[in-house]
Amino acid sequence: MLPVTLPGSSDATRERILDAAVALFATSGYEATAVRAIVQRAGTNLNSINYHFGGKLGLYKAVLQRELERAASFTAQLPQPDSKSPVALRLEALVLRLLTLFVSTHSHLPRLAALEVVNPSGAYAAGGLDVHGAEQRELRKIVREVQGDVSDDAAIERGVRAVLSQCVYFMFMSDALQRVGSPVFANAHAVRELAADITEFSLAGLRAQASKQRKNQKFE
Amino acid sequence: MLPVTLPGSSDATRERILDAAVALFATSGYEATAVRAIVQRAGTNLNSINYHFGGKLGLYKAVLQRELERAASFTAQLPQPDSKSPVALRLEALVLRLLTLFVSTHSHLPRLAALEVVNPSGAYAAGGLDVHGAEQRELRKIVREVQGDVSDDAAIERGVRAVLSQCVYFMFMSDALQRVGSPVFANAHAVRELAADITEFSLAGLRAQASKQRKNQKFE
DNA sequence: TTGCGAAGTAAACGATCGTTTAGTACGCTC
DNA sequence: GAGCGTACTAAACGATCGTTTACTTCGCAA
Repeated sequence: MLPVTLPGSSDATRERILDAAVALFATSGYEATAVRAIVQRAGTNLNSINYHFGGKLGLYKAVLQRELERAASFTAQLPQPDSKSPVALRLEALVLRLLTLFVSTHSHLPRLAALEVVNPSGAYAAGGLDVHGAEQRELRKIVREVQGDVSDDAAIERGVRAVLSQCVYFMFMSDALQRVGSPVFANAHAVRELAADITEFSLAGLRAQASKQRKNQKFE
Repeated sequence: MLPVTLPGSSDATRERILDAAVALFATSGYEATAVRAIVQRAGTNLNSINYHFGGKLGLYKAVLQRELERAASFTAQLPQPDSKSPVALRLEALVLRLLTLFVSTHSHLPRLAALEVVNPSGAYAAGGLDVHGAEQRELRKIVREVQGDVSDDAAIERGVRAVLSQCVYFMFMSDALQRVGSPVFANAHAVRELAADITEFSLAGLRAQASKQRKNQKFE
């Protein structure tokens, strides 16, 4: 990704533009957001976006970059059990980390990511459905550990998908759920309870997948 | 929803427009699709959309309506075990039905629905995250049955969410997965295998949720 | 044969889009 | 204090959008 900051620029108005832009991009998406709406909200001139970011796309990339960095520094300070802890505990911590990434009330990243996955703008290279790489790798490790001896690549893939799908669900749906009045995650406690529930459900599911696999191998 | 068909109109060109429109709407979404692109693909005049559908929005509603009807008539002919069958079998049939709705290769409905959920156009009243009502109700019934005596509204909600999230995952992600080269569901067999796997996973998960609930009730 | 309404065509309209160009205000160095 | 580059402003440009208006074509009933 090319540098998104032009050599000399006033940090204050730059931040005002970014703050206005992230809210609007997260609400309506990249295409549907007008630069005139951004500068009006930011209280700056129409040309300020081109001046500070080189254009609308440059602003969008800067927004994504800032939001990614903020989310990373936020999840970094979440509890991370050491690798000798029981799997159940490590899975729960990971699920909580994923949920925090996907459902956070104070970050625009989940909305931006959902819009980007469903309707890629090209600002992300491939298609940007990367869950933060580290989390994905750790999930694979945990799944393999739970599945034990019958774990092969296909089995891991199935397990990862089952756990992951329960988490990303909220990335896509949390706004829609809120729209129809369904209970939303107001506080951190509700998110922790949800993480515990998904962990419970998934651990049992993963073990069932493994025992089914074990049974199938007997017949071969 | 208001009637989307104007009194007199040529069915042939109407269908040509609908065919062109559904493909473009499903690719780029409502806003990003230009009526000029639609009529070019349909081989009709620029004004034909306004003439036959009263405008772009009228065309979009007609597209949604036709796609919903097609999907309904397609899933209607899927196997539906009677209500005395074992839960496992009924759950698997339901999951297969949901997956067919969400991942179908030959329908544009999943894409349209995903775009509509993430970025509602207003063509759907509330927000349109309705899974086809009948499926949702049957899922609740099955979940209650598996959870048994400890089932209350909150528990049912958790169970429904866990199962449903694994299915809608593909509604949002199947295009993105295909984009990065991940295995897609080429044939009906692969979808059936996936349904079996989700069922296996979920049954164990639901039972684990219930037994946890049972344990908690003891301590109260 | 005339009249009429439906189907289809061509051109233009007004609005909005992102971007460009030209110009101003100001702080700094030489 | 002259020169210069940075931050900001105002106005206009060209393109594209959905829609509207005016017109032609054609089948069919009176």
